[in-house]
Amino acid sequence: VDRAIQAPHHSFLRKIESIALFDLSVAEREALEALPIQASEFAAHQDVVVENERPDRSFIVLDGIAAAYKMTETGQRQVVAFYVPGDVPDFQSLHLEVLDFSICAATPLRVGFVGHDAIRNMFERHPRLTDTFWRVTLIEGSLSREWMLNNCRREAYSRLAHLFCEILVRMERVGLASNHSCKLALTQYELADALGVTQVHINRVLKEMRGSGLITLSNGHLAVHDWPALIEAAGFDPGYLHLRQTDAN
Amino acid sequence: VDRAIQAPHHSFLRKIESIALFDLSVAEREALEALPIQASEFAAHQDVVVENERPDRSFIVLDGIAAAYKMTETGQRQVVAFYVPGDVPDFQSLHLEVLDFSICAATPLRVGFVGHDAIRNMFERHPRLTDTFWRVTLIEGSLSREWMLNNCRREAYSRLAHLFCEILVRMERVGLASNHSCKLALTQYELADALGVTQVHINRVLKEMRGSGLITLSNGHLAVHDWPALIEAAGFDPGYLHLRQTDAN
DNA sequence: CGACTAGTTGAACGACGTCAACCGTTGTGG
DNA sequence: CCACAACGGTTGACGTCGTTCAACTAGTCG
Repeated sequence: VDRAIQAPHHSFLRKIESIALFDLSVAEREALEALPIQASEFAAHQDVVVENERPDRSFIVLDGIAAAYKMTETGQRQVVAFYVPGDVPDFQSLHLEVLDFSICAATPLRVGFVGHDAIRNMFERHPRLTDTFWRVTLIEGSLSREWMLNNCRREAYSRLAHLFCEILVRMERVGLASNHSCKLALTQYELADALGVTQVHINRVLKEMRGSGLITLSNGHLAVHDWPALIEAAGFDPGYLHLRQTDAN
Repeated sequence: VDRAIQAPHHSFLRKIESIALFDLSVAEREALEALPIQASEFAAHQDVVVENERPDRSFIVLDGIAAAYKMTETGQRQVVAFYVPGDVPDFQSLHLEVLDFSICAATPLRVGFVGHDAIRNMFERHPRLTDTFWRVTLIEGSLSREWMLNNCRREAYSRLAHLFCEILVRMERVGLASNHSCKLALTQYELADALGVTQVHINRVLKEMRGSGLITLSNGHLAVHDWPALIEAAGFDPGYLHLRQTDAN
């Protein structure tokens, strides 16, 4: 297999390794790297898969951020999850035929599609990986619960701070953040849709947060200037991310 | 094994059967029924397990309703899921050592504890059940996403209506509801904590809903008088429950 | 029978939404 | 190469859904 195609597995491997309860064997690592992926690009706001589809493949985020969202009958949009490189947003389609949410490119996005049969094949040969991927889906459930707490019980300012904390920790885990700063080309609309507020309000909160010297978010880049203060404002406790070691210093 | 102890598996079996993609073999059904459970009772508001514990067993809800909840550092409570008979609220503790939320009795509650080793044992002997339980956890994720949409993007009236719809469908699935009515001894506080509003506001919304002749909720019993209107008010679409056949008429 | 829990209701307040105008950047086509 | 539309961001004025605080009722239990 071509090196240029293998490289993208980097953050994916890193993520799986960080979630497995054991050290991956050489064979297991190779199996993950050997997953045949078909790379594909999406412009911001393009849908990758939409609700009610029945995909026969899943995809790994290679670069950029994907957003899972649902709409009410009245056309209100709620982002229910963000996916950073290494994540597999529609992994569940392996077991649930019809997709109950849509996934779009929240920023310009590069993904790698992987056929379900290839995944099933890998699980058969490497049963320990099955448990690891089960863990992956369970951890996503944990994120979902924390989002619920965040969106329903904290005020907008804390909510936004919390989201920034989470994204940074997740980016750090796959080696895409350093010094509490990372690429983050989300628009205020996406942030608003994720946090259950309006874009106008995100704008105001962002202004306030900038004003307090906590962060800057511009040119598609997030920089945290006062990490302890951000954590404090967010009430952020990384336990729900189920990291193996404390990456969240 | 004693009949009196086997009976409780009823709604559990019904739920698993409704989620499996195949018809359970006799052996599989027997394996599920043979799971050794230790029955236990909890008064309303008592915790069954709390955040950060590392349980070596899970439990099946036998009677009553359990609530999964999380708290903010400031003491705000958010219920992130309700569990009806047949559900296994902390099933994930099988793969995630430390629990990221607490589970309490939302009503008087009867549960059956099952050791993790017994479950692992069952999975080894009946591999097809592994996939089915994976489906169970994935469907819970789907519920969680719908709750997010509900709590973040609908007004309180619709939210409550939606919750009632969901609970009724889930109760029907395990044979505990008929005529769009079922036992439901939740207090206004629990409803409020689940929907991200205050108890006072739930009270007002409930009054309005009663006034419109949609439902009555009293004496621990929910009765829907106008199911179509309730669905309409909720914007309820049962797709996210991933039912096999349309129980939600 | 007092104490506790659950529910009910009113009045004042506040966080966030709505509406609307305006600015800067980008990219595209005449 | 300019014009202009499209998009993202910014800001003000005002409206509202839900909160907060508080008082009061009814049922229940020891």
